[in-house]
Amino acid sequence: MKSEPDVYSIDDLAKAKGPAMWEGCRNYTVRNFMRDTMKEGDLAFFYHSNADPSGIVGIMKIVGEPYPDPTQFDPNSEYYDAKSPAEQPRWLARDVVFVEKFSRTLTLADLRAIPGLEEMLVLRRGQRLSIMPVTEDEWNAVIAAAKA
DNA sequence: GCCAACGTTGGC
DNA sequence: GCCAACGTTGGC
Repeated sequence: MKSEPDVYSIDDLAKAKGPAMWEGCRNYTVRNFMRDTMKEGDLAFFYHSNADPSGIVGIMKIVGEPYPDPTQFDPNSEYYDAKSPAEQPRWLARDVVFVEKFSRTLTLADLRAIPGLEEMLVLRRGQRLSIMPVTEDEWNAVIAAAKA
């Protein structure tokens, strides 16, 4: 799950001392991942995008079920969507809790050097989704590199 | 700041 | 429903 650290970083999440709302996703593929693929209790990598350097910085956990993203109905929010029907909201949010911050950032270059991550979606050229599934093998390979 | 990639919009 | 134009993402 990607976030720009200038907007919301893993340190912000660590300081939250409880669930934080992952909101603002305005892409249908990402919405569907949040709705259908992510399950309560799943672990997720926290990825800093548009960062120096960009990369995986830690782990968080999904808590609870998906629910309508309140920012879509807030005219003062940058995520406001005037065309989202109140009775059938377009956009979802999920809650996450901090689990762990890695001792170092696994940069894109680091990740590309790890055997077994050749097909990892986040490394694919041109892919821009802010949430992507990770296979179990990929997960284990990243964890092993983070602990090395 | 550039630009590749790709999602979205809207005219037809 | 096609597709060109436009907007956004995000690495570099």
